Amino acid sequence: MSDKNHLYLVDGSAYIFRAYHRLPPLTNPQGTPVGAVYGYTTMLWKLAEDLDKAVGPTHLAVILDKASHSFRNDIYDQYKANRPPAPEDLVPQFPLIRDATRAFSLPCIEEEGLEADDIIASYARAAALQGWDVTIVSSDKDLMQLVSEGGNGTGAIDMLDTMKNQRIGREEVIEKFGVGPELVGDVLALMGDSADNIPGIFGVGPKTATKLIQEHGNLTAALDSAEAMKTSKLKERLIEHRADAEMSRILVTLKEDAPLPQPLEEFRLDGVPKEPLAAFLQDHGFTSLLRRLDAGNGSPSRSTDLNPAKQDNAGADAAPQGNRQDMPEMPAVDRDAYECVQTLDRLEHWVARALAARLVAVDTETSALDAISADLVGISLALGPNDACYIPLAHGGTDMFAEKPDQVELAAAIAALKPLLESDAVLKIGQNIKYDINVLARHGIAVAPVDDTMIISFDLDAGRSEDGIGGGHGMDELAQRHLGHSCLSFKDVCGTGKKQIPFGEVPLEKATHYAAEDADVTWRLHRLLRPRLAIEGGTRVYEQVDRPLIGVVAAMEREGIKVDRAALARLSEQFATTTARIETEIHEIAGQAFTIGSPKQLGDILFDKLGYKGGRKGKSGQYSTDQAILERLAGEGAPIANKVLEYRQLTKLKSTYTDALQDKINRDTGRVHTSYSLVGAQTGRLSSTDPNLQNIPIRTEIGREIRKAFVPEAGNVLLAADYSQIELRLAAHMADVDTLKEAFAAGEDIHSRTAREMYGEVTRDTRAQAKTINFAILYGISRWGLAGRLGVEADEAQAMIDRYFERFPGIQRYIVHTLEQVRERGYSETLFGRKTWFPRINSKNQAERQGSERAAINAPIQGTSADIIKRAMARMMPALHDAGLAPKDGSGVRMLLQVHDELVFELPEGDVAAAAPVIERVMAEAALPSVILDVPLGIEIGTGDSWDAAH
DNA sequence: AAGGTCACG
DNA sequence: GACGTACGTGACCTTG
Repeated sequence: MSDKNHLYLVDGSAYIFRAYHRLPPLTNPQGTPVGAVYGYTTMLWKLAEDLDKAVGPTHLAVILDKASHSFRNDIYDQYKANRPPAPEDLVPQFPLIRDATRAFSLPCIEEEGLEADDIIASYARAAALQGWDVTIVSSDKDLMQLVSEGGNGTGAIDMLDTMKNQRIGREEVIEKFGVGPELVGDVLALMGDSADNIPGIFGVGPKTATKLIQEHGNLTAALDSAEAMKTSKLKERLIEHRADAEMSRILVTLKEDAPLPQPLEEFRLDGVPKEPLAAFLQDHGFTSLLRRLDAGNGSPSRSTDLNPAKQDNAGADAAPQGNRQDMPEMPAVDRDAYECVQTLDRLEHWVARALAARLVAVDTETSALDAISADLVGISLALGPNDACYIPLAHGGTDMFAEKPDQVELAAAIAALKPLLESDAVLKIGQNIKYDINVLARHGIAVAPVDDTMIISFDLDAGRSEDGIGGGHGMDELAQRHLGHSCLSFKDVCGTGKKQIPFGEVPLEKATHYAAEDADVTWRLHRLLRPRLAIEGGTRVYEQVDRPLIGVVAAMEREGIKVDRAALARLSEQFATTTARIETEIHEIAGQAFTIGSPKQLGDILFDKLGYKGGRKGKSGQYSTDQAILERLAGEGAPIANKVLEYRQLTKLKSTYTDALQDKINRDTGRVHTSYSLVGAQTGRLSSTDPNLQNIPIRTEIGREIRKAFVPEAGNVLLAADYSQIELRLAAHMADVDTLKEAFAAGEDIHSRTAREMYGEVTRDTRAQAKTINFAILYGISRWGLAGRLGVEADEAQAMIDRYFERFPGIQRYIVHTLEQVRERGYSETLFGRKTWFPRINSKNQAERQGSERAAINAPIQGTSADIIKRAMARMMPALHDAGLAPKDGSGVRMLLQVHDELVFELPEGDVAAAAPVIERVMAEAALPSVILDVPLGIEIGTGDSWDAAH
């Protein structure tokens, strides 16, 4: 058993061509031909099965051709020029090759301008130089040049022809070419290659080529020898076509020093998780493979035995045989294996074991859902599968005289756990650990460092879901998807509705089953998901963007923001009076009382009773009465329309803001604490709930009254810092539009500049139109959509779109390129590597497909903007601290809110002058050094005695 | 629980 | 020939 690394490089493109011709024309349930894909899938399966054998891979990557131009075309324009187009029923299988590779959770490498052979050569050399053995899974004769026996610290390189199940080493190469690998290129240069349209010497085939190279030792010597030959056809041809041979020599030379798009280390094989493989097999009707996967022991590698599903004897027959014992087995969840920790002694024992393990899954149980006000009821820990415990701390209800179960005293438990949860040397894993961080922070514990399975899942699989359902990142879903396990649900334990009991009243045995299972499952999910980050290229966004944010956002939630209750109450009062009056007026006009808030009733009144025109809409058959319709009616002189609009605005403001916000003021802190979701938006944006502080009114005068109620504490001010036009700036950079980049560099008003480019002059009207079009571009444009917004005909809107693309051609290129990439790979990517998946991008349903296309155009821009502000947030408090503005006691500058492109701070009035430049710098430089933008990031900062005044 | 509406970036 | 037309969210109301 060797511990030597062994890299497998799979030549995916070559394989599929051969599989296509060898296999019957199967189709999947959707009717797509999948014969070649099936062949490819079985090959990967076989490779994965070899995982544990001495010759099996420790690292593996699939290399694909990017069907286009390579440097060889620059040398020889006829290179591969005689290739017939791929067969019609093979074409749709190309993208499926990527899907199949991803289904196996394997890395997939392709690079513009490089052929698969060159990438393979570069990786093979790099790995061999590090002493790794390399196997190239291909039978391409060009690649035989790479075969080497290694030695002297260099690894060996061989090839594997999986179709013939044959290994190709030096001997096999000599058998085929008559010369060693180092001379294969010379032979190929003479014989040429009709498939790649490499000329070689006309009339010289393998036999002659081999003979010439054997005799003369290399190509140049062979060509030089021609002069001395006796007259023959061969002599003539060698002399006449010498240049062809020399060019061919260059064409067959593999580029071995190409930059490696992904480091070798990231190719480490950590086993094949059951999902997404099972879903893929299911989709394509590969039922026999699916059965083998479900059978567990027929799974493609030992590590699939990690899935406890349906394995009653998994522990028995899945004994480790391979060379990677660091991979623990994962038996089925056994709730009876959990311990209920009821003495300090046992607790200390668990803490000691966790310190030694350096990795512990943590979960807290509380009396309510809101982390800021909920009380701690218990804590569970997991150190491995079924190796978990629950530490009850406040069970037995609130009745002081009732008999309570034995529990470790809260303060003693906190004291025992604190060194563990704060230890730099122990990674704490949680599912949404921000929640636990906040709960424990109230007990004086600063949990760090952490990993979060929910966020890891998000960074891997955002947007990915079969049919739009089950794409979430909640623990029950993840357990189901990745472990095939159904967790005890909260409902099972606490009941529902009126009969629901607080967790603290759940009997200990049941509570232990539930709570420890959560920690156990979290530990298992981490074991499965964390390695995928490296394999699938998610490390960057996780480590550089999302993970650093967890503690930062937790702190913002704890900080909260002060809201002036009296001001809100006054507004509520005022809105109530006004709406009552308007309600009466509307009823008068309608000639009857009705529920204005009911779109159904309102529609009937407007369009049936009062006879205004306006069509039905939607499947519900109901009249639409939204703002746009009402504004149209108002324009046509319907007095009721404006009143309904005003009624709607005021009831909205009252119910959603002035009433609701008062209830959200925390009775202990006197402030409002929102909860941010780090996985809320598919694009990578945060979302805010309970209350949502990202949609506080600002656009209307009356709405801004609500913003005035967000205030600083005495002696402080609020500071709001906005990125100005960040999405348009990013579009200019990403689509490489010189005109727009110049405009931003010069600090121009971007909508005016757009108007000037498009219409030649800037007026209020043209600027407004240009602004609409600029946004339309960011959102994925359609002529009808734009027409609707601008109130023009679709033709005219199309003309404007054409004009826009003409003036900013980079934009069209960006759109086309983005869509191509998403169709091919299934996901879009931000500048920081955040993926968003679009499973419906190739849907046959037009509306569905076009919807995905629009979202896919927007996602890289919106997502990059989200990445940037997240990086700014992660760096903000350290930078302020370094500037002496944020002492550890929390007395200086505090970051309170994030609203997508805006950060809100509260700070002592006297700190503004010093803090503003620091905040501005951190925000402006947030992309650096990872990404260097062609446009400056503009920041606008304001301060005041309310959130409104800070704008 | 779903649909309609509307608040924000 | 119909489809259904701008991206991303969350909260509230009414209705079934």
